[in-house]
Amino acid sequence: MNQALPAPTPPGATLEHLRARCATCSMHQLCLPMGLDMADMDRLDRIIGRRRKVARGGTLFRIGAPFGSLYAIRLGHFKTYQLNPDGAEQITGFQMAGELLGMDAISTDRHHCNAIALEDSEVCEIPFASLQQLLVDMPALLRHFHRMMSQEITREQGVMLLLGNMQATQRFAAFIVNLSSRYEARGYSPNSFQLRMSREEIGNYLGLTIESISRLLSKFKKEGLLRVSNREIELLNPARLKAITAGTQTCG
Amino acid sequence: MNQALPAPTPPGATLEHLRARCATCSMHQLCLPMGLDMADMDRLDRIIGRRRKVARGGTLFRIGAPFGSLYAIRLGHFKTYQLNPDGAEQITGFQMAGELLGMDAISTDRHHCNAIALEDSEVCEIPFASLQQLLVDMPALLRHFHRMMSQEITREQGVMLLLGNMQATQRFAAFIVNLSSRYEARGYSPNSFQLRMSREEIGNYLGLTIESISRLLSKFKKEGLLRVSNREIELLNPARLKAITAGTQTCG
DNA sequence: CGTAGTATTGAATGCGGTCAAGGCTGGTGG
DNA sequence: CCACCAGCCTTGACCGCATTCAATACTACG
Repeated sequence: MNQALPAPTPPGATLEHLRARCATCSMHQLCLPMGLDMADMDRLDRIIGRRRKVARGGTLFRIGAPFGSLYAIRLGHFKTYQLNPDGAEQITGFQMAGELLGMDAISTDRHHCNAIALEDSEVCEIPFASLQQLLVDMPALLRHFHRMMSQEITREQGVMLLLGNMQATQRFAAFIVNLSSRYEARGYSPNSFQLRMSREEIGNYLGLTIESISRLLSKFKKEGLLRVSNREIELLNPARLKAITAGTQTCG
Repeated sequence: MNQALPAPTPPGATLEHLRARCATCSMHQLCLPMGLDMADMDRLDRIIGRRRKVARGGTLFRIGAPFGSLYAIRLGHFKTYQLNPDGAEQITGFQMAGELLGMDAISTDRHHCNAIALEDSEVCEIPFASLQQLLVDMPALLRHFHRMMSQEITREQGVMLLLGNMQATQRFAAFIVNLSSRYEARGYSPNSFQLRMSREEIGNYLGLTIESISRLLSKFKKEGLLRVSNREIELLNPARLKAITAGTQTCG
């Protein structure tokens, strides 16, 4: 937990901030501080409550819990899900480093979904009251915050398209391609990565059953589109996967 | 188009503003000016570019068009839809008076969906650049704007739940109940209203076919849940409809 | 090595889609 | 007034995709 030999601390920065500052975070070009100068980034750093660790399977927030903060993922992966009145889960998204959690809670001051870590993860807690004050002073931050909320709206519209209009094969291809591009944006290989979620979670998200996902994986494997080993995925023909996503015929 | 006898114009207000101001708009308790005092409402009024009429079937904005303004619906109904790469439509929402259109465009400065009037409608054009300046000065407006964006996120999550988790009967019941509550919030009867959209549009939105919608309407009619005449709908057993929405068994 | 959770595969079923025919409604024009 | 037409809706019969049910295999972990 504690460093044996703390590095010299520049004025105004606590040890905590030294360990994890926006400026030194690899996600700062995707996350909330995008486009801020050093001074503004520093101001943002100072309102961040704490860097919180969430163990695999741990809960970041729960439906109905009072809303106080947004959370920027520093490291790891999360899922968010809603509950049907009858208790069934619907996963509404898988979030990765650089993405913001909790924006759906602003409307009612209560969280509307559960957020669970898919692996050991770390988030930056951003108290919303403090953020609001900062937004007034920092037009660039205001603008980017609005972009991030808007992006979430757009993302969800894409899922609606997927769930409302696409066949199983198309949905699954779109899912893989989406993950691929997000890893690419983060500097990882777009063609080789690990699924952080179970088959069941993928199926739930895509409105399909676990068996369907399993069959689709086998099918794509057989067609030479993917190499699959447990949760390790390799895209052997990304262009073709994109074509399937786009609705081009899946056979041949 | 023009009034024969213009009323006396108070200082700072144009004729246009006189005819349609936030303060006198029946939607101001739901719309962007919610909770503003008269002075602030007036400032908001002054940035509103114009009140624009859109005829039934007319386009408010198109996918790819540059984003300049948000639109508050003053009167009428709209649908928004996305396009599959293969050209298929997916309706992502039906919007009514007091709701805000165009928030998905903030992220990329381009619209991500088409917005079409379902009947002769009127919107208030809110130039986004001007709105941003106002947000800095008016904390209440900033807060409510964030609430409205957040609400849109929450709404879409609800649709994801519907599309990903519910059966046809449940989806359709949820759709009717949702409309009902929105009309109620606007002071209209929750149990008797007109559908502004075709069966085909309902089906598209719910991820079902027009035939399924027709069959579901007949089924609900037969079960004494609805009275239906063309697009006129009467809810005869709202409680039961809500129960179906909640996943309670649909038979018996 | 045993167990629990997770994933794969096969066979049968059923919900909602597809295809097809016909009805209703509202508008237009003879 | 009625005839006609186009768009929208309803209903029926059949079909197919994804689910359900069931059995088995794999993997991680003690």
